[in-house]
Order: sequence, then C-alpha cells, then structure tokens
Amino acid sequence: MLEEEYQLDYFKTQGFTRKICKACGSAYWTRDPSRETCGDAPCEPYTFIGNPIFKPHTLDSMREAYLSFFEQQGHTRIGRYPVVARWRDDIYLTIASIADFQPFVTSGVVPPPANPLTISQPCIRLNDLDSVGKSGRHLTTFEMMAHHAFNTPNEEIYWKDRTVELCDQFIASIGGDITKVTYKENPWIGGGNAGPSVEVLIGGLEVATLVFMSLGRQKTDGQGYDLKGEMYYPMQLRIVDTGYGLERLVWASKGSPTIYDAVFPEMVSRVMSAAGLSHMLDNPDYTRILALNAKYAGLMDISGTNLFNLRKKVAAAIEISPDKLDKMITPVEKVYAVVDHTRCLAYMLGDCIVPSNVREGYLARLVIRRTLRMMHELRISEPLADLIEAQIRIIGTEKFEQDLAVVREIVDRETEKYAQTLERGTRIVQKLAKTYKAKSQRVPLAEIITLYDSHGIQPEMVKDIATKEGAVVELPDNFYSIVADQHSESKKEAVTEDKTAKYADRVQSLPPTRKLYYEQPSAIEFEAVVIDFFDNYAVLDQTVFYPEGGGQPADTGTLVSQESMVRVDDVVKVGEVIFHHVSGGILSRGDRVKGMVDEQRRWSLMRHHTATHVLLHAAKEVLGAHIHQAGAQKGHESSRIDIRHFKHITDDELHRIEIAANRMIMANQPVEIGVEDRGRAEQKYGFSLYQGGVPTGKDIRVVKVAGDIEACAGTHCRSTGEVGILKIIRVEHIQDGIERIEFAAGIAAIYYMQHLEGLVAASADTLSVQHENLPATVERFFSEWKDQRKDIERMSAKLVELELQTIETESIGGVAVVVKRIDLPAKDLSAIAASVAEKGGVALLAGGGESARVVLASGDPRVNAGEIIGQVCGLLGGKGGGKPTLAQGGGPDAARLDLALSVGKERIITSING
RNA sequence: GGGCUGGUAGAUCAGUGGUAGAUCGCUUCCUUGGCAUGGAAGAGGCCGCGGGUUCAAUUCCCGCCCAGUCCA
Repeated sequence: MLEEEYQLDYFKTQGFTRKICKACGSAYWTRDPSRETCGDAPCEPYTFIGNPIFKPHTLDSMREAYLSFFEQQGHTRIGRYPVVARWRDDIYLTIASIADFQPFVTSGVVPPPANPLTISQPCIRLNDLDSVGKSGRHLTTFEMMAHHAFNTPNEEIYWKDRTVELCDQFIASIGGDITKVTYKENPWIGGGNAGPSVEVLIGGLEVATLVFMSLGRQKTDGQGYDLKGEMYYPMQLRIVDTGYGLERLVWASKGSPTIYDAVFPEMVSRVMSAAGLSHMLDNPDYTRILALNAKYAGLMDISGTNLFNLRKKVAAAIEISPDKLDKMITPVEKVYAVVDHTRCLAYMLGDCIVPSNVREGYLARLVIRRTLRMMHELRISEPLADLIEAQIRIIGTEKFEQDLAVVREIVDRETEKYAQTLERGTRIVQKLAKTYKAKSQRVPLAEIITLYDSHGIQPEMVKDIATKEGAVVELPDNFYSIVADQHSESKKEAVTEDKTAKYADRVQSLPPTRKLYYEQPSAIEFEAVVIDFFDNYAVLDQTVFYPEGGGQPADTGTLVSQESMVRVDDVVKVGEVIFHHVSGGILSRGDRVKGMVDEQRRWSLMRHHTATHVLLHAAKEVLGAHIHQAGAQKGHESSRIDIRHFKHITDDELHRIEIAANRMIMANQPVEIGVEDRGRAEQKYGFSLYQGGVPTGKDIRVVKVAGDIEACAGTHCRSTGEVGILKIIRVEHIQDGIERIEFAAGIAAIYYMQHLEGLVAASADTLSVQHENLPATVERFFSEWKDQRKDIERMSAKLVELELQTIETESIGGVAVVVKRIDLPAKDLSAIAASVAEKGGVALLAGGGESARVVLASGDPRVNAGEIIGQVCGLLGGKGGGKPTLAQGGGPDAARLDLALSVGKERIITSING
C-alpha cells in the first residue's frame, strides 16, 4: 500500500510526525516527537496496569459513552445483530461489526440501514480459545464498537481525516491523553477487500483499528495494486470500517491486572468463591503476579510452548519457582476462562444456537464441554446453567430472543449428556487398559486417537484412567495436530458446478423477464414473445413459469407457437432473466407463444409452500420461540422442513403441531405478500425473516402467512384455507439439534391418508380382523409366536433327549458309530451328534425333506468330520464343512440321502481302520 | 456435510461362518428367630431393519435406521 495513503491533512495540521519504530520498523504517526517505538506490543509494554489512562468506566457506561458520542457527531445508532451470522453462508459466527453488512451492503447491492451509523456488535472468535484466561487479554466474546460510513461516487459522507479526528475526539472524551496516542500504518487485506488502515495504540494497548476499505478483487477502471500476489482495484464504494474494543477500553480505564477483572468483576468473584479461591482476591501478591503475568503475556504469543517461557519469566521476576507459580496461577486462569466462556455461551444460546454435532451448534457444544471440564477441575459444584443464567441477567434478558428457561434446559441436557459421555468413556478406557496391561504393551497412539475421535475422550483422561489400571500411556506433545493431519488426508473438496454460469455474459444483454407468477399467482396460462433461444433454453419477455428457488421446484408445462409445441421441463433464474429449458422441439426468436403450466402440479407446490410456513408457525407455537427453519424442500407429493430444536419431538407434540397447523388453515386467513425495503423489514420483523436463506437485493419480498413472516420468493395460495389440509407424515432426527418434519398438503395429504388406510386394511385383512382390533391382534400374534417358539425349543430338547436314549450304536474298531437318518432340523441333529461325540463316538446324522441336512460329529481324532462331510454333501448336490469335531452341510438332492449316508459310513470305517 | 465407533437378555458388555454367553438385576426355593449375606433353580433374546453371498449368516458384503463422537 502506498505511503501517500497515510499523508492525512489531519495529521499535518495537528502536528503529527511520521516515524519508524526502532523495534519493529513499522511506520506510525505521533504527536510526541521524542517517541521512538510504535506503541504496539511487543515493542512497548503495557503502562496502564495500576495506572488507568481513561476515566473509569463499566462495560455499560463505556458502550453508552461511545454510542452517544458518535450520535452527537451525526451517526445513527443501530441495534446489535445476533452473534450467529444467519445472513451469511460463509461464516457461522459474527466476527466483526462489518460482518453485519456483508456481503450485500459492502458490495453496494443493498443500501446501509443508516449512513453513517454507529453500533456495538458482540462478536465471537474461538481462534484463540487456548489463550483465554492465560494471557490476561484474550476473550472469546467481545463487543466491537464501530462507526461506519459508506461513501458512494454520488455521496461522500467522510473519509480518512474525519475518521481519525473522530477517534482523537472520542479518546479525549473518555479522558484519554491524545498526545500519547499513536496511529500505526497497517495495510489491511481480508475477505476479498483491502485498504489502508491504522491501528490506534495507547498505553501499549491496541484499542481500535480504523480501516478504509477501498479496494476489491473485481476489476474496475481505476489503477490496480498488487497485494501479496493478488490484484486489487478501486471499488465504487469506499467504506469506513472501524472497530473499537469495548472490553479493552474498559480495561485501560480501570488499570486492573487482567481484562477479566475489569470487564466482569461480579462474575469473577462469584466463580472464585465457587472454586474456593476467594481468598486470592484480597491477596496483594496475587494481584501483583497477575499484573506481571498479563504484562509479559502482552509481549508474546502464548500459544503452545510459549506458555512455559512466560511462566519462567514471571517466576524469575518474583523470585519463585516456575512450578510453584504454575500451581498458584493455573486455577485462577481457569476461573477467568470459565467466566469468559459462560458469557460466550450466554450470547450463543441467548441468540438461539442449539448445541449439536454440526455447524455453529458444534461450536456451542465445544465451548460447553470445555467449560464443564474446567469447572470439574476447579471442583465447582454450581450448575453451569446457573452461571450462564447469571451472565444473561447481567447482560440483560431483554437483549436475547431465547427464553431463559429454554437456555437452562439446553444447558442441563448438555451437562447430562457430557456426564454420560465421560462415564461411557471411562468404561471403554478401563477395558482397553486391561487388554494392553495383560499383553504388557503400552497403549498405542492409534487407540488413543480413536478414543478421542470416535468417543470424545480427551487424551489426558485416557492417561489418567489407564495409569490407574496399571497400563502405560505416552502422549506426544502434538497430539491434536496429529489428529488434524489424519483428518486433512481424507478431505475432499466438493465442486458444485453451475450449469448456467456460462451464460452470464449473454444475460447481460437480455432484459429482465416480467414475473407474471408474482403478479397473477393463480394464473396458469399466458402469452409471451420469445426473446432468445439457445441450447434448448427459451427466454421470454414474461412468464408464469416459476423458476426453481427457495426450496420450491420449478414449474413444468408447455409452450405453443405457430409451428411447434414444446415441453418445459425445467425453469431457472439467472440474474433477473428466466430460462425455460424445453424439449420436443425448438422455438425461434420473435415467436409468439402461448404458455401453460401444469396446473395440478403448480397448485400442489403452492399448497405445500404455504403449508410449510403454516407448519413452521405451528411448530413455534407448540415448541417455543427458538424454532427456526434449518432447510426445506417442497414437492408436489410431500414436502419436508428441518427445524432447529434441542430434543426429540414427541408424538404428542407432533399431534399438537398438526392440529395447530390445521386450525390455522381452517381459519382461512389471507396470505399477504408485499415488497419491502430490506433494512426497514429487518428492523421491523427481525432476522427470523430469513428462515429459508438470505435473498439478495435491496428490496425483499415479505410473505405473511398465519402470523408467520418470512422473506420468501415462492408462490403461495391466496389464503391459508386453500391449503386444504395438512398431514404430518413423519418426524425424523437428522442431526443433533435438527428435526425433519415430512408432511403432505391438499390432495397429496388425502392420497397419503388413503395409502395409510390401505396398509391398515391389507394388514387387517390378512389377520381377518376389524381395523380397530389390529393392534391388539398383532400384539397377541407376536406374543403367541414367541410362546410357541419357546414350546418348539422345549419339544426339540425333548426329542433330542428321546433320540439319544433310543439311539443304537455300532462298534467299529472299538468306536461307537451311529449313521442314521433322523428327520429333524439341523440344530437338533447337531445336538444329538455332539452328544454322541462327547462320549468318544462318531455320529453321522441326516435329515430329509425338501432338501437334505447332514451333521457329522466326531469324538475320535482319527475321524475328521470336516473332511468327510464334504464328500457326503457333494453326493447331495451341495457342500458342507466345519471343524474336525463337528461339521454340517446339506444339499438339494434329498433322494440320494441313503446313498450319501452309506458312503459316509464307509469313509468313517476307513478312517478308523486307517 | 464429511470421517470414525457402536447397536446381542431389563442394565453393562463378551463372542463366533456351524447348538447364543458372562456379570449385575429379576422370580422362586433353601440356609436364618429376623436382616445383611450365603447356596440352588428359573424366567428373560426377530443378535437394530432390509437385501446379497453361502449347504449354512448374529458373524462376511451392500443399503437403510438408531445412538455416540471428531472435524469444517
């Protein structure tokens, strides 16, 4: 990035000078000519600990100071967005304030909700999870306070000078000494955008970053820049993207040893006492150690082995052994982490994340389990739900969508589940340890990886338990990276190709298709002119054919011109142009055509689509406010909707949902559809608008069905009554936290019920009973079947006994030999034969019938049953085999049974006589 | 969405291409004045579901369902 980008008038008029840091070589601007370093870690240590650089503020007062300052400077205050970035498909969590406005506002498609605006956005970043609690400054959750200005070629709000000026003024307004502030040049690249940027440093701490997003990957007329091997070009939109760390500002305003003491003091002392460490709080040594720890940690990256180096440094400074220091400080670090994590969970769960084994739900579970583990290590007996509830109450219950009782239930369930996992894990490890101890081998690494990967058992736990069992376990330091390596080997990228992508240029020259399916939702016939025809795609000036979208499949139908009639088998939307894929003929540019969509199918799709909205609303009514769609697929025979829920839906709940949905249908309320300004709609209805994904564009189509309000592009019935009827077919548990409800609407529902009725009728018919008696009869038959099976078993045992009593053996070479045909099942034959063999005899028994079964048991080592049986069965047209002592087989040729037996007998005699 | 592990008696789990097992629990009986306990006998299994291979599948192969777990 060019040096000139930073030559601001503001710097010049305010007496700043540009200097080069003697420690790191970076360029920075300062009012203090005698300054020699840039002011950033590790070039400069923290100076604010024990010596605050702002007037004391709490989180709430600092946030208010910020937002009202920028309000006074002409910015509009905007409410926070959820910490789950449901409007993004590339990230799970909101990681920065600008993420709220990506991608549509930053790309210029959608105007910002206000301009300029100010916001305090809670963000979650789990990248530095390991450092939380240890470094004194890392948090999983922080609020990024920001003011954003979106400059267009037509409207200039403000740019660099004003931004830096506002920063200076804000710092002054909270009591900061602006002569101590440095602005460090730090070009920014990220997410396909780039621009000059300055870090705002004071007291050794970075408190803000001011980014001037002005370059993008898309080629424009302006001069391009090569940044790290990629070309960037000036964007139409130039965006002021600032980020002020609320927690850091509060920390610097208090000068406490760690950020945690400054930000959530109540929770720190609560968790300290829960862990029995409250005495530490009043211990001046402890405060001193922590302050030192944070100071040194500020100068280094403490991941991995660096933690040990940090310990050594701090220990040396206070003259105790690193071991002793470690013992003192580790529990306190865990307390900080627990406090941080519970706040993170308050936001996650409060914003309706449901823990699960996928996506953001997995992240929530990860944090929950981590927290539970640390609480266990600290011997905190207080339930996790209590701590999270306390965090929610501190932040304010009204700030969250999720009901507190639901949060508690979710956390309790997760706690319970984790306890079960641990219990199960302990048993598995104990067993494994015994196996390896018996073999006097050490437990191989592969086993430990499997335990972690497949059973969620931490390697440390494996070691503890196995050691207690007396087995040897060695853990490599880089355990987790070994696991990660194994995973990356099996990773494959799924490439989805867009079959219409190649027409992008062609679309540019075509006018948008008029969407009659919106203007006249119940129309099925229309007239149009063919504007273009290529590769069996017809583009018309207007159409009632609905293109695939929002989980609703495309319409099918016909197009008729003077010369030909073609079938429309697929319809897709490319930008604002609609492509009709046709077969069975061709059309020409300029043809006048009459179009007809398949009416039954279209109506069925509309019913299912409207029914989907009704069902979602009914589910919300029955299950709670957290119900959110996680995917949907409409069809004309049945449809399905995936909803986020933290436990299985019971039959009773399903029935209640079905009834609630049908009541809504019977209420026959009109379906209201309107196009609204995106920003206004978001503020008015909230992000529950985006149940089926996030549409593009400045305006969104808002569909209101029976109290359900969604942004939706689909076609709908005119009133709920037109859905007719909604029948739930089944509920399926897709993943943890996601339930799939399959259902049918309208005629399809009737078909389904008729089908069900058919199943009942057929079953009842087989048993010759009334439908009502079917369950009882099936029950009776099943238990009778079981009883009779028992009887047969008992009788078989009797038969075997009888047979044994009457069996006559022939002595051949001193061995008792039986060769006999007994028409019993193979199982009984082997019981009899085995019994003969037990006494040292040899028994060759065969059963006839449709096919033959042969059993040969030998109690004499000279007679190898497995070898002889092969020949015997061969004569019967089959095969057989087994052990030398017991062999079985058979064949289809039952008529030759007597021959086979006599041959078998010969073989036995030969074997005995050698 | 991808990977991995598992599904056998009420519970926890062995096991095998050829007659389904153990421990705990349960029932009954015996020992005892009664209880803890000790002893004996017994009940309890579509070996998750559906296909395939095989003379034979709980076991091997394929698909599905269910549960658990790791990762993006």
